[in-house]
Amino acid sequence: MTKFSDLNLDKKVLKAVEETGYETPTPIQAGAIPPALEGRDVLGIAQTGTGKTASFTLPMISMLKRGRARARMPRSLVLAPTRELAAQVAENFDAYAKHTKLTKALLIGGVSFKEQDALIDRGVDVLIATPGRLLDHFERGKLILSDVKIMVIDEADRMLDMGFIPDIERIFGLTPFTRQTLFFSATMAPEIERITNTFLSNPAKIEVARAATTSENIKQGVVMFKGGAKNAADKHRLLRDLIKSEGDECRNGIIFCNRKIDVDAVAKSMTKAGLDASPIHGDLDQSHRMKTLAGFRDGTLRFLVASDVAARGLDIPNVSHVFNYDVPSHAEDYVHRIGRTGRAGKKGTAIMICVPRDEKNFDDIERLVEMTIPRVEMPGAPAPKAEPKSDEAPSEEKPKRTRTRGGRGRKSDAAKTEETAVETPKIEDAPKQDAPNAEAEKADAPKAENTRQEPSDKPKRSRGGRNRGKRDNNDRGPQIVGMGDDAPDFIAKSFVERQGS
DNA sequence: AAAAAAG
Repeated sequence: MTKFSDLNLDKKVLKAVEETGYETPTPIQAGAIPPALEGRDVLGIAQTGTGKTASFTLPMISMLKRGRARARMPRSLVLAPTRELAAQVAENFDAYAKHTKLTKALLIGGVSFKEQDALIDRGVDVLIATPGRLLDHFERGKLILSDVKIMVIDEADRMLDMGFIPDIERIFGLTPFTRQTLFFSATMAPEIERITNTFLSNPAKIEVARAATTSENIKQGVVMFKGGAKNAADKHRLLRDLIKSEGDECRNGIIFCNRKIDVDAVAKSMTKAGLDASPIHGDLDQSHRMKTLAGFRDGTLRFLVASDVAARGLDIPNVSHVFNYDVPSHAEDYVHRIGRTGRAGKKGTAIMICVPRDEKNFDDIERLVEMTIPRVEMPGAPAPKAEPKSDEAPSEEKPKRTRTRGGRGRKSDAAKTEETAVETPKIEDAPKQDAPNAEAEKADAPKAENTRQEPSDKPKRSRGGRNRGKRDNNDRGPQIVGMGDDAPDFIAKSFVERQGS
């Protein structure tokens, strides 16, 4: 079994890692760190929750340790799609760079330029940014990117969703050809592939996917709510009843709504009913967002009512419950949302409210997660539990979601990642891994039984899901790895195709 | 019919 100490990381980095208590790298870490340390480009295909962040911060810190930044000329650059994710990377960097003298700056929107300017002027080793604010600084002539040695793109597919790709291309163009690029995406849509073909050179490709689309630690439920969509008060009350019916088990929770308006309304109704809740969405000012999130993290706030700002990537340990006030309209978002609970091997509960007009989206979700989400009877009657199945079957025996571990040829993660770490520039031959899901998060116990050798018989393109609608019902073969096949249709399309549809 | 990010 590979240990962090086998990875050739700088001693001071290793020390910081040890202090966090982690010993065993996750598959993405074991796969990405060695080639990154050799100076190679890395293409990491991994979801959030696989330990991705450390897979680039650790080698970066190791490599940057020598040398010092000049004024306005950062030596490395990390781009993330949302402010919160950028901030999270910055925290991760702080944790692992604490025994080094490296400096960093976090450049995100919604906060004043002044402090950011001062840091840049002083010279930083690591710049962590959202694309808009970075370009803003650049255009004001405050930033020179010609000394960037390492550039990281995190959550590239989300950047694509958010229309950041032109900005990303532009930023690539501002950095030197000779830079090393570490590029991470959950899926390889054609547009993403085009970017990587253009800007990466002979990358080591590491692919890691979740073992199951949703963690087995998460107990799921749905309430089919027939109440009128016109009357928000009914739905608010239903939500509160659901929370109540969970009793003490519900220590805290995130309530996801599809619209910012509803985020505010739900938060208000909860507060009014005496529940400790605060809203978070993109219209709230940044310092407020940060404060709310911090409060939720440290337990002073019990309920976070959120838009999809908070759906992806955010690592908040110890979230006992996720409530989907609305059915998300992209099935993939469901997985991201409920993945905020059941993290790091802990148990979690995810309950969703589905109204009649959401049923189509709901069907998509059930198809994506490949299970029937247990129906929760309307509360009012006390505490119908969220998972009828639990009496008969202990949670480790849910056959439907374990297809990825069905194969022969199981290998230990260590063996597997070694293969991955060697030269794998050729896409088709890159071995794939099924990652442990939530547990992998904390780098403590990658599960060998989740690892499986993938025969490379499947044409690359079919993973993009172009034909997904037709194929879904009858071709859910075991080749599916991670969300490649489950990506929403549009993700697989080029911009031109999207305009056509 | 939405959210996010630059203002």
